Amino acid sequence: MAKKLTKRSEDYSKWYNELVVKADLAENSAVRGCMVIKPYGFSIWEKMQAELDRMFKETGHSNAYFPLFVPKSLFEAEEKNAEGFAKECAIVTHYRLKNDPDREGKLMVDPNAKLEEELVVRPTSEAIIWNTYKNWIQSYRDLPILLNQWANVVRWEMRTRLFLRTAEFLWQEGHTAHATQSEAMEEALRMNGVYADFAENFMAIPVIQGVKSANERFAGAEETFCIEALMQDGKALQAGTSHFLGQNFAKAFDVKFATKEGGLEYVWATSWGVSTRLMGALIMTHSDDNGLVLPPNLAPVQVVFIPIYRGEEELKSITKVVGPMVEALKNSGVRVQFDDRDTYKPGYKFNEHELKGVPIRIAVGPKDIEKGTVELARRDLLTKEYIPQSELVSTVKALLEEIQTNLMKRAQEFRDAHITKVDAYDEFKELLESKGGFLSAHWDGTPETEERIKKETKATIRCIPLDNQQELGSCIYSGKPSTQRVLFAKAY
RNA sequence: CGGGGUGUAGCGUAGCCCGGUUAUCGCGCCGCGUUUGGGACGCGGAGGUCGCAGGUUCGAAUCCUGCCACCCCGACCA
Repeated sequence: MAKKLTKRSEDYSKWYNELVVKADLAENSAVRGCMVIKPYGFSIWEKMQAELDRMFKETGHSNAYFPLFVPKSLFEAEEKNAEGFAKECAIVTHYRLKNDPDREGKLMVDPNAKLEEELVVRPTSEAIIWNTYKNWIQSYRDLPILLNQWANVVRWEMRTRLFLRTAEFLWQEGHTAHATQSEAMEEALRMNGVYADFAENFMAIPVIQGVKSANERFAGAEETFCIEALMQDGKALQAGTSHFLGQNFAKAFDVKFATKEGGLEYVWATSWGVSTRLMGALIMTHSDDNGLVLPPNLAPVQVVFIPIYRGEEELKSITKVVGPMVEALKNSGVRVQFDDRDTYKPGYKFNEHELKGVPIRIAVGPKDIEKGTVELARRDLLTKEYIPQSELVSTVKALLEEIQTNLMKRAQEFRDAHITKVDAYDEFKELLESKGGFLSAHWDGTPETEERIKKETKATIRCIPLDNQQELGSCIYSGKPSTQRVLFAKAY
């Protein structure tokens, strides 16, 4: 942790990776494509979980848990009604090991322990959950079912990246069942809104709520809503999705209910999820070359105290002053840490806490004791000021709010400055390379055009914003008539 | 799965083309001392199957063959 981070301009990817590792968030594991989330990184995830969980409960949802293993046949049922699911996944074929008779000390898969039917490690839980819902739903009185699951899922991604695309990742997945189409559609939109609220107000990540084009839509969905964020390198990141599944899964798993009127109808469904990928979004939205920058709402430690001292006696007298300040802040709901480790010097601690993104740092030394002040530094602006100890609590509380607001404002200004209206394909291509960001352009609405643009430029339609204005124009690629602009970008 | 690259201490690396003492350096780690308001310094020390297996050779980190792993670019991405 002693070296400076690589300058972002040199290689954004490298900068990102170094930051993740040096800030003690996570690292690549020995297991292919998987990462180890370290205690500090996990404490951030826990904060996110707690807030999301609160929001889900507030909107009437409960938590439940379903099996990690999904019998292969359940995917076959699903495939009939919704083709095009990715086939890359982990598959359990055997249930026992044995000692290898030919190689001392080695184990082998026992060929006699082959499973009748293979089990797929869940890449997502629609199949197993709808197979279960079938048994739970008979009547309109059983609806709606509003469940959420906190779980790990596995997708055998060809190429992985810390937090953004790992073979195994942590997420929550909501799975709801409804009696009517409109109710399910409302739910899908509501949860997309919850995600937007969470991203913007908790994580200070500005997002655009939108709907996916057919190409980018989840294979089993009728409509996929999403929140799209913009990273500091000008690439877009899908930060969360909410699917209106129509009756696809109900049909695949034969889930019907008796209506009030005595009819028999298929159930309407939604599913929605956000994952540890949001931590990647967090890092790439706010961080700088000094390390992570955490919005106060999310920071496991909001304020860190660092004593400046020579010798034990001086530390004792500083502790006497700092102790009550720590208590006062804790009592007013601030998450505080007093870093009195005597194994590191102040300069080292300054850098370490900066690297970890602690919003406010307070240094207290002999001069402060003498003058009744503390040195207060804010992570977002990297500025320092001296304030009277008597005003500490009120100053800190106000400052935490200000930092939260400022981070959001800063990210939003950057994002807004990187949404560009484009009407010519040459300009479109040029802007993708030079400026990046979202390009707002007319599109003829066909998957073919989207596909060609993707092939030629690597840009995809990130979403059609929910609050999009209707506007007549002609497709940037085909010249055919269009009624609205959509957002293109290169994406992670 | 195609195209390119890399494997040397916990991390980052030199050495390899052109084989030859005890495998280089930095960070980190351990000990002692001095230090402590922005990543301390000095001295001492520990730490290595040179990715794995085989071959050539008096002698292999270095040359040859096979294998494995990882990275980058594509493809892929619920």
